[in-house]
Amino acid sequence: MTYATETADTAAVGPQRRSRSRRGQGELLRDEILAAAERILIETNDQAALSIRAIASAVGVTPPSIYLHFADRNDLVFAVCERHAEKLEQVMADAAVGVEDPWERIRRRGYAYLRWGLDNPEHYRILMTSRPDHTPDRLLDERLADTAGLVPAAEDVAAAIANGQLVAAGDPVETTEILWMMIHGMVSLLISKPGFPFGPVDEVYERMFDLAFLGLSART
Amino acid sequence: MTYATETADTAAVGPQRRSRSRRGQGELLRDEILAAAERILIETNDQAALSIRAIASAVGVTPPSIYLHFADRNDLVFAVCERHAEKLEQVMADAAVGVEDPWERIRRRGYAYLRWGLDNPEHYRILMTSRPDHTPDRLLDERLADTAGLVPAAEDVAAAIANGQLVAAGDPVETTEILWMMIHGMVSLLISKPGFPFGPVDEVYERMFDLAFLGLSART
DNA sequence: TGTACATCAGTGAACGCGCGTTCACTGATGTAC
DNA sequence: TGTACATCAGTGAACGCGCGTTCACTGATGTAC
Repeated sequence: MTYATETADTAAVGPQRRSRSRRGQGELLRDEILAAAERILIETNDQAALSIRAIASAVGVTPPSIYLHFADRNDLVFAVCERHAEKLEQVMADAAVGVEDPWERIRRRGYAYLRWGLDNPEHYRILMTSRPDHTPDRLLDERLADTAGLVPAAEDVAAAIANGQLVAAGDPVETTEILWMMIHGMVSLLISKPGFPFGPVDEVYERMFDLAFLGLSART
Repeated sequence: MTYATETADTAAVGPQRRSRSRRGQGELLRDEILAAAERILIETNDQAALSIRAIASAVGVTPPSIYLHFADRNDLVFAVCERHAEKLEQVMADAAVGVEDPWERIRRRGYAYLRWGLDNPEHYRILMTSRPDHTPDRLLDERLADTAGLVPAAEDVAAAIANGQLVAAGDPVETTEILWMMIHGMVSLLISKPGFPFGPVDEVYERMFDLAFLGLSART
């Protein structure tokens, strides 16, 4: 394995042993575990690096301690996912604050989504492109719609149809899903093919959104 | 590990021992190895199942035999990728045969791409959404453009601009990349979120392509 | 036509690895009396 | 106020696993003489 020594180093270099929590404070470790997992994910950009042992070592604790707070490795990874999902929802919500124009709100949320994905590629990968049987049920379906910001986006699409901006758009939910697919495609390819000579991110995003706007607003 | 017993079974149930090739026919094993890898990938839909041992067992040979034909596991996995890439190129090329209208050619190639991705989800995942450091260099950049059919697509975009179909399109290459992102986004989400209530595939594809056509052809 | 021999297509056994997980335990700390 | 004790937050050692890879080898087969 190419990364064998690297992994060993990471494990060996972890902080010194963590001091035991006071009685009644056992839950503190749970947060430290999640924070360490988050850190490892950001550093390595590789969810395979999220091993029980690596996390325990990063926290300064022995592997069995993890099982005091998580049923198994899957449970832990899913808890990390949950955090990611919340963060993505947050940056999107923030991006639309104070913006009145519905299409502009969609555009800004989409851009926040894009940026978050590019800044957190492995998080994005786990949330959106991991194998479905490796994804917790609670992150699928309705929850996924929230994570991707589809509900407010669909509301804004409906508003933009109502105010005459998007005369060519059909069902708001379907339209929203297509917009999601477009942006997701952009994020996903940029993450997975960083060497490919795509144009500058912002320009491509503008072009794509302009195209969508034209396509949704053109009178036939 | 959840799949431990399953993997063990797969390994144990492999065909009986393969008879040794005649002298001078050593290269036959190489093809059998690739074919077995292909089969395992289709059956399991999980590239993690592509272990040296599992493949050797499926072929009816011992693990060290693999090293007669591949330098290491990566080399083998990349050879499998190469095959995938060729197949995808082929189905796209076939889809445009005999079609004159340039936009229709794009639409059909895109649809073939979509179908191939949905029919070969793990292949698609390996080709398009695996970590860049797990992707062989020879599958990046120009080769990737071929795999995704971008060159003929860009030619057809140019032709469609020339004949007045796409008056709003800018640079054909940039336009093609955006179309790629859109379709990729659709394939990728459908693969990774099979439980999400997207609309019927064909309808969504039509809507997306109609939207793109309107956006690229609308006179502003 | 017969035989020695080099070559080729593999085999068999083992290596060390990191992994998830289990199980019996320990020792500090708060609490009841 | 002092002490026995239950509880809590962990530890330490070990399990069996499948993995990629290496290395010395074997035995059939074609070829040169």
